[in-house]
Amino acid sequence: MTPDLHHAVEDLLRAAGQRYTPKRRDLVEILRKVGRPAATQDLVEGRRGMPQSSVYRNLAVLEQAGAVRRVITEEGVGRYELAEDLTTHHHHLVCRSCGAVVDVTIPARLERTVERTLAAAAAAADFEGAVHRVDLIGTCRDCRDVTA
Amino acid sequence: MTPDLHHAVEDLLRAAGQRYTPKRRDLVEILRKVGRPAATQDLVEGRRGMPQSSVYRNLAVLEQAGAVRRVITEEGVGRYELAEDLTTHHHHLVCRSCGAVVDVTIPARLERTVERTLAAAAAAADFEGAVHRVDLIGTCRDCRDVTA
DNA sequence: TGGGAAATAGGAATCGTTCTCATTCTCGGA
DNA sequence: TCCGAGAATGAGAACGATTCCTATTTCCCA
Repeated sequence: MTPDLHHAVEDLLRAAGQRYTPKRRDLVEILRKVGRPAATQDLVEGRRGMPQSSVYRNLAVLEQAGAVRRVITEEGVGRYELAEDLTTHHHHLVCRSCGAVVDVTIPARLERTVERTLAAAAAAADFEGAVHRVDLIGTCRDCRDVTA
Repeated sequence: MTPDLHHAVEDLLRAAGQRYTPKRRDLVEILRKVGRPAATQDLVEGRRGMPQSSVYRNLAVLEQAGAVRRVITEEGVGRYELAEDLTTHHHHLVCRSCGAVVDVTIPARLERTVERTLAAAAAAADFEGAVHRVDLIGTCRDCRDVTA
């Protein structure tokens, strides 16, 4: 499915002097199916059963090629998602209890305003190539129910 | 200095059924002096030379009491800063290379707009008690110079 | 002043991630 | 088609930040 995605990733990898191997294709496919940041552990334990060394190594390659992005959450575990170039610019809702992540988008108009303001702030602090990260930390329904 | 800060922290701890011990005071004082998110390691190695078990334990207590906040960065290490209730609402500029963090604030007007929009998004996804996190990831001058 | 709960210090244990290396695969050239 | 060099893989060791365990010390207050 979505051959465009895989073509795009292949191009990215090739540009980085890397091959688009079956393992890498598997990872990309899983991330596409999941549709939101997936924990590294989930990828290791996925039905495909990929060795963790391969998961970590290939995610690093894909990240360097700009195909995936590492998402930082409150939990101690790493999560990865497809790069925004391959999907759409978005933000995250992170559950502070279970670490679950949901993608959200905000109005383009506000997005632009934020973008412009933050770019100015970055320039003032002499930071280069800054991208913004807007996340929401809260408690998801499931975790709320458990506590209650 | 700033007895108000320590009083506030003491109140927070007491409300949480905890004591404001010298160690905890030291940590708060260091965080105040640093003025930006400090890596756990820095606190361990600080001139006071606090055992790491004490650093971690007390930071956890302080965090639970709402006196400090854990900041997530791209690096694998934890950073802590005084809670916003004790300082002011702000955001971070994070260097993707060295992990350095600089505090920044954005115009109150934009802040409110972002706050309102994100609150709506959180409600739509059924997330409760959401706070936003707006960070900028870039490369600081020092790291840029090294690469160049 | 004494008893008991909380805090501390040191180190062991844990866990996600990175590294190492021997083996396997892949691709381009002969 | 076959070969050889470089790339990728897989298994496990190594690493580092954090958490956990436990004996000892400190603090509160009766």
